[in-house]
Amino acid sequence: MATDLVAEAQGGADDPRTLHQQVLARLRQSILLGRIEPGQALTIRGLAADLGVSAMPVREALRQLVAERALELMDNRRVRIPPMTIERFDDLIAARVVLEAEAAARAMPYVTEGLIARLEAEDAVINAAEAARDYDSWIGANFSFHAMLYGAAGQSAFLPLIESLWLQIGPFLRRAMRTLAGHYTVDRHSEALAALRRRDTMALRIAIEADIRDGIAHIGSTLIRSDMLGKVPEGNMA
Amino acid sequence: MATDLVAEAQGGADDPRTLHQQVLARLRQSILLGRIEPGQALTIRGLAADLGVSAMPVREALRQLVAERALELMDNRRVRIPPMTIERFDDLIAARVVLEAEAAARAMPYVTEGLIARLEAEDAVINAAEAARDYDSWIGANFSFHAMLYGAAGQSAFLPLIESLWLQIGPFLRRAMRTLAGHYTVDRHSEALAALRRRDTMALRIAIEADIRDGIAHIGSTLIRSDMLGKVPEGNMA
DNA sequence: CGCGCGATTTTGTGATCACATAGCAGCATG
DNA sequence: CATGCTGCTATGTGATCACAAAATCGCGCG
Repeated sequence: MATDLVAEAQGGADDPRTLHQQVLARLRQSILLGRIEPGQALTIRGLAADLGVSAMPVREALRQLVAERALELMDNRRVRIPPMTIERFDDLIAARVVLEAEAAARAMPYVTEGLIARLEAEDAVINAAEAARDYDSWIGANFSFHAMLYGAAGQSAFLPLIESLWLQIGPFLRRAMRTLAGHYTVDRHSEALAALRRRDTMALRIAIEADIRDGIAHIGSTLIRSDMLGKVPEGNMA
Repeated sequence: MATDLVAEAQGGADDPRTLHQQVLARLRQSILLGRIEPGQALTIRGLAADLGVSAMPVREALRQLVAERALELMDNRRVRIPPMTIERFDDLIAARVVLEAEAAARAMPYVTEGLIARLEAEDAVINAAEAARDYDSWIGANFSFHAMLYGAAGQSAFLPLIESLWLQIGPFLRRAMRTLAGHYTVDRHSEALAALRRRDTMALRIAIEADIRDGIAHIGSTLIRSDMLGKVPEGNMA
């Protein structure tokens, strides 16, 4: 098993979270950042060994990720990252567009100057990461940017749904990104920030939707290249 | 293809599903149909005893339901049906509207005469259940109707998200329904069916949105009555 | 040298156990 | 009689074990 599948040990001995929550967080991040190969076989014991825990927390974390559709439970009873198809990808993007546009619009009343400042800071991280071709930071900061905005109203019912969509797209997003450069011809985040400052909800919706479609458009065509689909019947190891 | 939500939840000895999947299906149905009191404390051992299984499958099922936001993991590490608030309810309905309207529109190209016939049959069940004040059948058939439509294109990424929303609303939907009668002044399902026959996507969107808002409108106000919010501090056992 | 086919290993599932903590009741004390 | 403390019980969490099914590998056959 690849030992670097899940990096970043963040769980100290005094972590109040349960072990399975820590495992879940690490696996989630690995999936979102595309560190787990779509065809790769995920085994409970293997992950447990990698993470230095017993099988139990891993089992529970995997169940949770299956429920979030980040992983798929096959007939074999094995879990894997579900293969991508054109239709599914199209669905995921469409769902992102309607959910995130609505979530952004509904967050508008709760937008404060402080939030805008934090979003600007996050956007700076994104731009820096893009310049440095640091995909991990780019994806992570990008997600933070969106989540920060949608969560402005406090806990929102939208956020978990959107997170599920990101987790489903993540593995393929990164793979497609590797083959591209400078995909963002227009900085949609700047447009979104401008709309926020003007309290222009409609412009915000448009900016968010454009952001999603822009960042994803080329990827859709890239995905068509069959090796992207993760259809590897039974990939093994890293 | 009624989803597993309404599929037969009980499994015989030759049920190919794993135990935790059967437990999950039964719990899911119980939640959707509002059989579990919002404040009620759900204990692993209690549920295991009720269902005649060991603790393990119950644990995994509960995790999965927590991931779907049907249940909530409290700081006590106990799980319960999350209490409803006005804000959350509003969020859930808004998410349903945008997701289901889009899902319906995207299903349109795949709508066949056979599907319409099945939808009509399901609608008949709904009407019969309403006349008989059979809330279990009503909720179940209602979900089937929607799921059948959204799933017309085969497995859709929308369906799991929508299912999560129904599960979050379910417990309170039923409670509010008890206090009402004849909430459907207009049969939105008939409007939706008519739109389907005409292949009128926009009319379909409108009908679906109206269906959601109609069925829920009074409930929103009913929810305000504090005892609906599930703020019951600590119910006990199953 | 290719191809089935059976033995071995791996893996998921479910059950049980050990432990720490939260909940709760009963008792003692002011 | 109210209140705080103490012990017991209930509960969640994590580990380990047993078992069946699946996957893998290696041997033998054509």
